[in-house]
Amino acid sequence: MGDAFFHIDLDAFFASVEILDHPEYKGKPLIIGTPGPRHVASTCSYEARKYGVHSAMPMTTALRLCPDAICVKGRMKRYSEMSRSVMGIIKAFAPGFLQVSIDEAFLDLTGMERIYPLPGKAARLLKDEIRNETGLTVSIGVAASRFVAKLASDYRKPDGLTIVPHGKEEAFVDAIGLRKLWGIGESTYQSLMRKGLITPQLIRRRSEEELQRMLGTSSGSYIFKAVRGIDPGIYQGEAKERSISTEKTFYPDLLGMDAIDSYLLEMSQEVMFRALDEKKIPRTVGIKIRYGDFTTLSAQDTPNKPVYSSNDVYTIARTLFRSRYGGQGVRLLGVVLSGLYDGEDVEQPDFFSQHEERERRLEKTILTLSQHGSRIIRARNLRPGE
DNA sequence: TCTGGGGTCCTAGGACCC
DNA sequence: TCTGGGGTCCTAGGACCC
Repeated sequence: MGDAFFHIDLDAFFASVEILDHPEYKGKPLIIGTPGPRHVASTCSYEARKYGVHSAMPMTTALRLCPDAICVKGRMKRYSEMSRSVMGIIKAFAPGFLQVSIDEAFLDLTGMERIYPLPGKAARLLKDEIRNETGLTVSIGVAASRFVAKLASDYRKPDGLTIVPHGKEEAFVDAIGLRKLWGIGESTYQSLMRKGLITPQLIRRRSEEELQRMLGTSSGSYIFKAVRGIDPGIYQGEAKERSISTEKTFYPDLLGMDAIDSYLLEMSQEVMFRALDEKKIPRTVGIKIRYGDFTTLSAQDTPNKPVYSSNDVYTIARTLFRSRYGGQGVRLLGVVLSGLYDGEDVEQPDFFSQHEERERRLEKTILTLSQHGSRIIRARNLRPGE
């Protein structure tokens, strides 16, 4: 069998879970998302896709295309729970399990010929097992690399199975076309079009060096490999640096420093609580501002002293905001923590002042309480009216 | 059409050090 | 009068993915 990878993709995952829990939705166009301006669809059922609705589509557009669609607010907890059961089944099926998102995973069946002599048969077995045990369907791609397996799982959906035999990778890439190659988004696609590189075949005529000059070193060799069905190294290195962020889009645009500050505070708390929950201390605090015309700016700061409490985060975020803000209405605000390192490393007693230590313990306590369901906000974080 | 939220990775320029 | 070369860290912005 040689190298054999499976890519398993849950079909219309959030929508399928809702249909499982609410059989009355079955056969109907269903959109996961809140109606209204500045909202987008996160997924939709295949019935809704017939009308042209797809993920990330603005809800106003989706409902214009499909006015009778049922709209449901996402229930992430429930989806995570279902994801865990499905991933459990996949993980137990073969070694080399790698989950890459809530609804996708890879399996490495290399060297498993004795147990599964025919990969197609093994894939069907796995599909049946998932359906019988959870009621959900998946689409599976089978190929000699993760990259091609991932493209293959998308080729026939829902409930699909696509096997790309060894040696047929180029033909398969030609069949699906440039735009659907993983890693080539709208922007790269347009730039390739402008350069006359409109098909994988045409790109294959260019040398790697030529492509690197045209697109940059990294993108150049990525595309050089991708059009040959060679894995450019997706999901190779384990994610190096983590970040924790939150952002919020407002409608209408937010105006007034008091309102802006109180959101910055709330968001600073949220991200810092999440960091403490993971026993991480950030070195860098960043903010993101988007104005009504969609121009987006960001700023970040890495102070000499460690960022130790959500109050530190807020102080930095506030300063950064003031250093960039132009006075317009704010469509979106975001707060990001990055440069995360293990909190354990810095818990030496005299590394921090008494005050900071107290501050940190207080926040940990608030975190523990809030995990038990209480909604606690420190008094100075209250907005008028709360 | 009017563009969410949570992430990762890449690039280019500047500062600073040896 | 014209100014190296490499390494690392930091910043802002952009592309991409689910």
